[in-house]
Amino acid sequence: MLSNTGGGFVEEKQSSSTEFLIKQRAFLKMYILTYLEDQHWYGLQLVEELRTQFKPLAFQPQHSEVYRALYDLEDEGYIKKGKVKLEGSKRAEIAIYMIADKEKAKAYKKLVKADIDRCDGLLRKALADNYS
Amino acid sequence: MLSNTGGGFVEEKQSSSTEFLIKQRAFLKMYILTYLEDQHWYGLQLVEELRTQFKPLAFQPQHSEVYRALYDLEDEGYIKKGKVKLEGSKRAEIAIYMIADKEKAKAYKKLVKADIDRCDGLLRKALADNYS
DNA sequence: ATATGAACATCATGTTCATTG
DNA sequence: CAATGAACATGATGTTCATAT
Repeated sequence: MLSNTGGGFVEEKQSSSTEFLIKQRAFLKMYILTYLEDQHWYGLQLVEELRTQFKPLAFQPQHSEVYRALYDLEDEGYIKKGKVKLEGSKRAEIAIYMIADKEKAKAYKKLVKADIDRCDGLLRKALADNYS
Repeated sequence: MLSNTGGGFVEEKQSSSTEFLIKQRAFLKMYILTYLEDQHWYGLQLVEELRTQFKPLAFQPQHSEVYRALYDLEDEGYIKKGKVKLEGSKRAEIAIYMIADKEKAKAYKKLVKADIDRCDGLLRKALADNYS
């Protein structure tokens, strides 16, 4: 279910129109899709990059949540998984991900953007209303 | 516990530094404190006003969550409760709230502002990173 | 140790129920 | 019905455990 009649919501499971801010899951899915646009990535690599990116903003996503975002994206047909042997690694193979449906990915990101804009509106209204 | 060593977090119960966006509870507490600066309010009145304010942004807080925010603020000593008879109401009395400790309230709002600024940073970074 | 994945635990909330005028 | 409050239910996410290099 990609579309939604109400506001700028993205995720599937929520009540009519009570949502506050965007969910971490949707936020991570958006970032993962962007990363995969340029190259292949594997799970922990994404975890590390995201943590590095958000460290200055005191947000350190957990590995489990990043993996869940990946499974979601795969289940929903946005990305696909490949197996790859890493040179010089004792590990036989790791899971690398790539975009499966470029248009679909773009559409999802568009929905997320709408929700982020909405959230930004909430925060800016809060700043104006409470700290003027 | 008002202070926090880590980032710009506000609420008490969370792990070291993994928080994503600000919690609805803290957000509502900030708004309630601002409303109470000017006049007395009672519970449902706050619910209705908040819903009106946020309707354009597709956020409709539940009455239970607003009440929980009020109980929190009272428990933590920011506000106090009075009982008042409403003219023309069949109901004997309702609970009205007012600021209990002006300085403390100001300090709390300052913490919330820091967290909102941090969240705003996350959203703006996301817009820059994913929709450039 | 790295990498993936699942299982379990908990918090933040939403939904529903109860009570009193 | 308005108002408050509590109870219950669920969802989103964090923490821990398991397995295989």
